[in-house]
Amino acid sequence: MQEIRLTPTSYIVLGLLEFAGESTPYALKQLVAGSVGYFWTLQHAQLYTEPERLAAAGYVSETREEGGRRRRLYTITDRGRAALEAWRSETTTELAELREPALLKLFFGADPKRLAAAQVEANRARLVEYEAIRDSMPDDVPPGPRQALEMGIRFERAAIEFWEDLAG
Amino acid sequence: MQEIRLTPTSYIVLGLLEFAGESTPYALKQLVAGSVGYFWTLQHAQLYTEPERLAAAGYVSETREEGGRRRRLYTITDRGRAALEAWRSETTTELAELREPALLKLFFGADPKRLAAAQVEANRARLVEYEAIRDSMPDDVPPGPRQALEMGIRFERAAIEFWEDLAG
DNA sequence: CCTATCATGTAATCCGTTACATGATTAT
DNA sequence: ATAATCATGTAACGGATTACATGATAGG
Repeated sequence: MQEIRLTPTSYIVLGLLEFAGESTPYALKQLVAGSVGYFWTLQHAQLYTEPERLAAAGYVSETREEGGRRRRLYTITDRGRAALEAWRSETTTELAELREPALLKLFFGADPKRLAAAQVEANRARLVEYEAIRDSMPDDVPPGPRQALEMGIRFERAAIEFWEDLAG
Repeated sequence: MQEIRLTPTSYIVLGLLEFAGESTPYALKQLVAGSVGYFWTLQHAQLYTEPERLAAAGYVSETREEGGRRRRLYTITDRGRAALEAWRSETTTELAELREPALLKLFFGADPKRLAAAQVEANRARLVEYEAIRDSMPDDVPPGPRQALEMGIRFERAAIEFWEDLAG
């Protein structure tokens, strides 16, 4: 059994497997795209390699479909559940980094008006998306994703205001 | 002359060299720590390796101190200036990712109250820092950093509100 | 003088990105 | 049938992180 370091990517995979049960990498990709991907994007390749890493260390188990495409199926193990729970119950004081390309350009002297115009538009579109998701969210969605979405909405509002003010 | 891909890290180094003139990696580290590092952190090792990469591709030039510690000194070249300017004048519609560890935990079911308590505190402390920086900023600081700081302040306010609401 | 801490780097590792490839489905 | 898109992976590369190491400077 190999030792690996668990990264945010690891916890995303573990969390999704816990939520959705046995899944293929492609199913995970779909899940990510409609949820956590809005604030933490992953390359699709990572959803193939990360479960493999996790399997090598016993956090998930891998089986293959009999016949057909013999796709890989992953399930979270007790060890995986324990690791996820430990991570979840540890509070963190780490702060978000505003790693926004536009903000970096602004910092280094880009023309605020031009930047702002593009950013206002992009952020507004994102806000509309978020509100649509919120308004059509099935009742059985757990509170975590709802709350995260709420944060996304607030962030978008703040960003829109900021860039609007810059646009003058 | 080697071809390299310019990353955000590259532009940070170029931007700082443009602003500060000839600098050692350590000086860059100090600069980052007091400015752009608040929303885009870098490992100190990167401030040694990145200028080297940039030098190999002609974006900066490298000299060594005569005698003493023979430290490396980097200066932005015309090529570097041009690349920086091209990057700066291209608008982007890319959006920030809210890659916040606490938000990820929340998403995957962590206890909101416990998380929120820690986050409120951390974000408040950060806000105080930002306000102190703003209030003691020398007059010769260009608008870019000022505006980026303003975004930081607004983000902190939104984050504090969000986590306070969660804390109930 | 001793010992923290600051300053300055190098090396190894590894995760994440990018590129490449091909098999299955669906639409026209 | 054919083209387009969806689905499913693998491989290579490179930037970022981590760990290691040592030389200078300042404080006690």
